[in-house]
Amino acid sequence: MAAALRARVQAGEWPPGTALPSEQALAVQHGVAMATLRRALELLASQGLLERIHGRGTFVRAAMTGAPMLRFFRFGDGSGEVPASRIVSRRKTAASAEVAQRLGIARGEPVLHLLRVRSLGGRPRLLEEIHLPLPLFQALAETPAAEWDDLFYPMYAQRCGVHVQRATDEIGFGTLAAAQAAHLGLPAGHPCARVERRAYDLAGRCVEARTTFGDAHAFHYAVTIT
Amino acid sequence: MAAALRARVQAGEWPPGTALPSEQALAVQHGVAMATLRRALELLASQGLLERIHGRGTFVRAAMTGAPMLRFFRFGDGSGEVPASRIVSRRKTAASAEVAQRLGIARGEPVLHLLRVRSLGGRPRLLEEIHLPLPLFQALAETPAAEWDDLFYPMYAQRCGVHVQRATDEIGFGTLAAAQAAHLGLPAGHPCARVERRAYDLAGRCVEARTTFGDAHAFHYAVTIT
DNA sequence: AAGTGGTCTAGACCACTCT
DNA sequence: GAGTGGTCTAGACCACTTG
Repeated sequence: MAAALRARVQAGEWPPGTALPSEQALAVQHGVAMATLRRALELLASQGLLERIHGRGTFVRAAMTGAPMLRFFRFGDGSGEVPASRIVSRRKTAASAEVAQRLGIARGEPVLHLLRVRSLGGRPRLLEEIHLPLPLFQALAETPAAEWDDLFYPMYAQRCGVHVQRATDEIGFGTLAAAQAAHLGLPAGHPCARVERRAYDLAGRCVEARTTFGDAHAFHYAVTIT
Repeated sequence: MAAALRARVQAGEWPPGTALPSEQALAVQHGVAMATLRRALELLASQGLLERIHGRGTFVRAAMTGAPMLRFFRFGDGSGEVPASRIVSRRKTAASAEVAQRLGIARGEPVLHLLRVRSLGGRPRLLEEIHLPLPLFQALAETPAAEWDDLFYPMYAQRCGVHVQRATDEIGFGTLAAAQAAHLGLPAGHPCARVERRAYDLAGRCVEARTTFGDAHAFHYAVTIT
């Protein structure tokens, strides 16, 4: 039952952020009892695909807000400030074997390659290398760097209709190459945390490959395990 | 409803690993409909307190197996090998302010302090500093170091009746002091990952504070976010 | 007041495990 | 075959949000 509903959501029948029909209506449409339909909705909500709000309705979860790269780091002020973004380089290129593998596309497919620095309180804190599959992000390839937003995921949604719904982060440690270190105002060889992210849309397509570098000493992350 | 059941489980009415009465019986005991009781069981199962096995019954989740400190690291062979354990030091002491805070006890309370090295393929890989509140672990304080098991959590359950049910890990990054580095066969000042764990029993008491150090370059961790 | 989701009831029938 | 959990039905009533 949940699978049928999931398919309708992933097919884009109700765009992210909009409400589904009422439980009544959906139950009739699928020819099942309301309780059965409710279980399906609850399951999909627990998986993060939907969001249920008492008294208002059931909604397709809107795109991730995008800022939370900072959840891995602690830079002085925990003010929740949105980091300023400066685009260092932007160019179209062909996907290398590694990038193609991460994005799940063929090698040589066109991608948009970005390098950006994110700053807090005027100090550069994170260096990000981003690869986007070009067919989806044509609109951004034509936008002057000055007009880009600080938060990318809402921008992807607005300008390209790409809704990031889920992401995986792989964390490792290393040291900064000289060129990377220069962007962050750190000495070459400084220890760094490296977060490799793949972001996926509603349909499960990988829509962004991003590698973030930050000072290892500012890294901090908490997990609960059971 | 779930709260009442949770209380019975946490009170230890059914020891970890044992089966609860059938849904039928529990529904009668609590004076609710079976469907209601089922929802409660499902909720507690999703929270990791219970485990439901089709055709067999509903069980209080047994203690964590204990080894998974290695899930944060990648040392050559991903063979799933259980690391050998060598206890470097063991002594009773009074809880410092910091240890007391982590364990949720008063400063100066007696604790068992352990230092151990864990090795894979004969090579020292992890250094662990462990603090245990003494009243609970008296049995271990009297056990010769040679008789300790490689996996602590099953040993806590067997010898002390302490079942670790949940833990939080905080990950940070630093460099090894000379004494620490010596245990791991690394140079002083070598970059390391530091995992600060608090382990809790069924009732939510903190029963172990553990800090693990390992080579930063072997650190690797993956998360999915939604 | 109307419409939404949240909790609950009292059953039926199926799938799995164990002996 | 007896006992367990898994899925489903067809309702009732409550709590929350909005006009």
